[in-house]
Amino acid sequence: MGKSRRYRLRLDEVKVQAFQARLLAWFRRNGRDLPWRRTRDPYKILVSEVMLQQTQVERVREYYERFVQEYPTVQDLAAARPARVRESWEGLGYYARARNLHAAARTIERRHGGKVPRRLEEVLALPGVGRYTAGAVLSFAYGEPAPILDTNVRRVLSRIFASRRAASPAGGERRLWALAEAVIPAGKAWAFNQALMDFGATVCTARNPGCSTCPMRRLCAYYAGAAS
DNA sequence: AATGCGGGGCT
DNA sequence: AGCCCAGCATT
Repeated sequence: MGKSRRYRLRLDEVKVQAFQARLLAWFRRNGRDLPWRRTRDPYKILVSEVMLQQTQVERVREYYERFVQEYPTVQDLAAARPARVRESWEGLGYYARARNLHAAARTIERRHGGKVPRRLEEVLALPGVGRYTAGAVLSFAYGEPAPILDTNVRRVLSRIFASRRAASPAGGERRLWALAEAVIPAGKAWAFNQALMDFGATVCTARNPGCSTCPMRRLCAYYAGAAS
């Protein structure tokens, strides 16, 4: 939000609207049924998003189910012993995530009355929460129009809205964050952001993208370039 | 801007 | 068997 909002984006509004409509339609038919999509509990969303950092969906599934069963609320996690939390995480890797999530639960208990905060700055301040995870929590738990930008989304947006000049890498990042925010349709942040992730994970993949059946073909700068 | 973190996927 | 990958924190 903040910084990215100042980036000057010139966007084809017609293309953006077509992209939104097509992506949402695609998601309604093809969206995956994932455990953390069946809840709006901000705590459980936070747990799932931390687990999903650097870890694939199929691997996270079982860990997520066990974890939220063992620690159903932020209070339960905050009260747990560190060694126990570490055990619950065993096999997932990147154990700093477990320590950070535990510390985040305690921060939420102490400083936010047991509720995951709703302001970007406060979510970002939680240990182990960066810009991606903060956006995921805000949009998936609270429906806020907060942008998310992970590898999948980065790839999808880059391909469809390819930028002509690639100025500096940092400039590219700023543009992508601004783009990720600008394309969120009003009132549909949850579905749209979920759709972006699924689309990148299943159709607009890094290797062998499914361009031949892609509903975004006519809009896509990458496809236009690859076809010619 | 560059690196480490743990594991899995891909070659 | 070895290389590559990616959010976040740290340097």
